[in-house]
Amino acid sequence: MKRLILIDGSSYLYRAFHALPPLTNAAGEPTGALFGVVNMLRATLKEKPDYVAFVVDAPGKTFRDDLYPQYKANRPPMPDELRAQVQPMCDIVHALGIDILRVDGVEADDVIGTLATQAADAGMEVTISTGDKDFAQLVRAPDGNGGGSIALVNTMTGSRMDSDAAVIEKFGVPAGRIVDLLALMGDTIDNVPGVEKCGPKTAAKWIGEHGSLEGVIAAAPGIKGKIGDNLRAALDRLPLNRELVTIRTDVPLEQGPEALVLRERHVDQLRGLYARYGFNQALRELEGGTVGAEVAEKEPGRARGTGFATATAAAPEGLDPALAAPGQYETVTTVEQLQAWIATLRAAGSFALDTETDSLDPMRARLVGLSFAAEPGRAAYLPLGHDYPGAPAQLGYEQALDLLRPLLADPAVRKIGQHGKYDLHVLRRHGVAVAGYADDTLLESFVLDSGNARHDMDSLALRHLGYTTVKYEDICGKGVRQIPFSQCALDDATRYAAEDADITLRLHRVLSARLQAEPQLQAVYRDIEMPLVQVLERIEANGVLVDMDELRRQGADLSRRMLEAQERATALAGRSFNLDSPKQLCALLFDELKLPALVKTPKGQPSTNEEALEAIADLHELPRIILEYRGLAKLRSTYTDKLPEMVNPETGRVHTSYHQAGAATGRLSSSDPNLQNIPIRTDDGRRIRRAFVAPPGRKLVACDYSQIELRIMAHLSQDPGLLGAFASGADIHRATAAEVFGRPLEEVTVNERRAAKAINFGLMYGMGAFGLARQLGIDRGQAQDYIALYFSRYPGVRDYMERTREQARERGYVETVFGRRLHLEYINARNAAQRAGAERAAINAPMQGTAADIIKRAMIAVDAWIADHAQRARMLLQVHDELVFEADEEFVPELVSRVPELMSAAGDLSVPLVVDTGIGNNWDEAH
DNA sequence: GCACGCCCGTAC
DNA sequence: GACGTACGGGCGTGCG
Repeated sequence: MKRLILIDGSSYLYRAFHALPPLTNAAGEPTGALFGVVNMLRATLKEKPDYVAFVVDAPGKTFRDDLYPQYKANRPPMPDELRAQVQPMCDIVHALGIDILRVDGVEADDVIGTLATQAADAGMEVTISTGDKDFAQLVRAPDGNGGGSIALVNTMTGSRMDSDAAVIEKFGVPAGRIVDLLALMGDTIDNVPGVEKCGPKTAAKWIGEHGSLEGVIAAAPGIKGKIGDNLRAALDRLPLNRELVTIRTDVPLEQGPEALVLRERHVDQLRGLYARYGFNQALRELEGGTVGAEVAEKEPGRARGTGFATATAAAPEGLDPALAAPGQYETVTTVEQLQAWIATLRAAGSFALDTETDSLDPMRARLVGLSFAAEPGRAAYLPLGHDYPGAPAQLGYEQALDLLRPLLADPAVRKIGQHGKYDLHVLRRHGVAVAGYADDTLLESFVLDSGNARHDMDSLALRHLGYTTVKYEDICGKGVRQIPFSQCALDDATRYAAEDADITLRLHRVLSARLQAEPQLQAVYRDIEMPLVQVLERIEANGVLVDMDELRRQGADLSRRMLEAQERATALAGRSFNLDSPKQLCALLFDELKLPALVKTPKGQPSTNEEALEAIADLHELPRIILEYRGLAKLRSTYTDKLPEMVNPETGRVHTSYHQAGAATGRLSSSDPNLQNIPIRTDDGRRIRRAFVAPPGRKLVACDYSQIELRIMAHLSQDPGLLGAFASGADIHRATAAEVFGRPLEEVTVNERRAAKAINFGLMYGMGAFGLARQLGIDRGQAQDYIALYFSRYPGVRDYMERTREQARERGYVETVFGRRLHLEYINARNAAQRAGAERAAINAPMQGTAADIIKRAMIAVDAWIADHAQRARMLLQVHDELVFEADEEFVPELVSRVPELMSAAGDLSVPLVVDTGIGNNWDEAH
């Protein structure tokens, strides 16, 4: 069967123009869109079509303009940057041997529609390559009778639609009803107004209920609500809309599809064009044969994934060839197969493990399958929960997990994962307690390359193996039309899942070798990060109890006060406006009320942030009202409204996720929900903490390090003054004030202590005189004097900071007391602002990072101790310098005596590590 | 309708 | 440009 590919050139040119950064070649000519189109074309040609056409719009009026004079009236002219790329694009397309079709008075869509229909009628297999969803109306599956087919591919997203089923999956209606759908939706780009507020979902729903556009029109009088009114208002123009969105399949063309033969490419012309525009990869392919062959061999006949993202990088130099060889994957569906694999994995002594599920939330996800790899290139996928029409028989959960349990629970068999904490959760919740979780490629990468790299598997595979992984999207789609993993075909699932285990194993080979060569980093990885995985998994599983009634009460109170503030704001402004909109606020305050715009956002706009509003609060009443409103709105939207939604229905508790590779300094981060930024500084905010409670008979206990980062600064700098202050147990900010302002401790004023505190914190963040002046509301010269005075009293600190900057410049990284490194990409940047930023990060990272190391070590020690008392106490939360526990009331004394000891012992510094504790029925009281 | 960038604000 | 590390909500805009 002959194959025809029709490329929607205009669509790709625009999309590439918007999607890619504004690249230029050496001569300064814009090349971004061109680059995108060229990559797309190269990928398309790898499909080896018999016929190809690159179709573009031609100038001139079309039949649609006659039907509807406002058609496309709102379109801005083509940007110059893009216009400049049109001719080069045509040159390249031509040199590739592809015909360019441009028909006067006919839009590209209609040319494509006509050619596609003619070709399919003649029995060809037609692919339309476009980003425009409207073409879905042309999709037609092979009739199995010698008739042709029309499929749609979008090489930018990798999606493919080749049957009514696929169209229905994406749009909720079959190909034949797409025009009805589009008529209802309208198209703002083409200036075709549809039914207001009617998107694809509503349109599909109506068509589903009433059969067709005619059905919907007939049913219009009975459709309720605002949207029903909108529909009735639009009734008259719906037939015209449909005509406008219908792609013509019968325009007269001079030549048929059989004339569009793909010709031999002009290598010399291409070489010149690629060189001129700096397309080095394309150039290499031209000279060296076929770069893409490897991908094609690995995934024969695969039509998708030919977008920009899949350019296959060469394997890094020096990579063990075994780690670059293609993989062979097996789908395990019988007991015999599974037993054979278990024997293989056990014999190997270590293996990579990965789970597939139906959710990203590890506390809700249901297991769909497991994959394993014991040697590079050999991996298996064990499907358990694939459920779709025609799904092959699979092993039962219980049977399979019973067979696997001894292996997974055996601490002597080492398991390797990528972000294994997730898999540990899932398996635990399915009755399997994994032991021997020994290596994690996410954490290996995090420890090795913190600061200058991403650590997700796709990035790691490309960086360390030169390998482009199968993306989840390729298998399951994305957006609203994404299907759960349990509904994807077993061979697709195996290709994806087994690859995950395979790649994890290969990555571990590469990364563990690198760690081996760095004993300090190896120690951070082996003694801190890996043991912490199970600790975090337990903390997350514990969750924290939330008093929903308390949140509801607070939410209602906040709403009432927000309304009051809003009414007062409206009265003051003399008109209504959206208090949540910084843009509208700007217009009101700075244009209408002519208040001075004293603060600018990073983009140079007038800012309405707290500082800006405070600055004009004495000139007008409104700014204060807005500040009041903002404070209330933040609490309600972020906390009282959202937290109840996050309660897990199975456990009745809130389970945050801690990200072990979340912050480059080594700190954890928390999300879904973020429990590390619950308010504490204002009374209203603090009240939120009353909703984090202990169940009856239990208490919450909070233990926090006192001034840990400043103590680390004392340790790192070995400054005698600072060391002495901490040794004496003095209030550190008061002691600093006494030193800087030259008076006895007892004579330090409140303001002096405040200034000293600002200096102490500011220095740790690399703050300069400018920042200190702003913070304290003093002039810059005075701030400079304070800083100079500080450094003269604490010269060790000054020397330490200079040493740190120097080390960062020389080595490109800084390190913590425990040897954790943070790489600083911009430390020697030409751009002064970038460089200054990197220097501040360099100053801060050893302190923040050492504190993170210490509390992580403490968590491991506390977890080990608490394991013996698991019924009586649980660790619930970590907030950078604080650990929160829930304990039986009778156990609290023991906890309060033991935990601070363990926390203090987690670091061996030149100053004491002091831990404060609090006990209460809720988190607020426990402080 | 959705994805994304911006602005803003919360924590340590 | 000016204070480090995070996460997240609401708004406004672009999408071809």
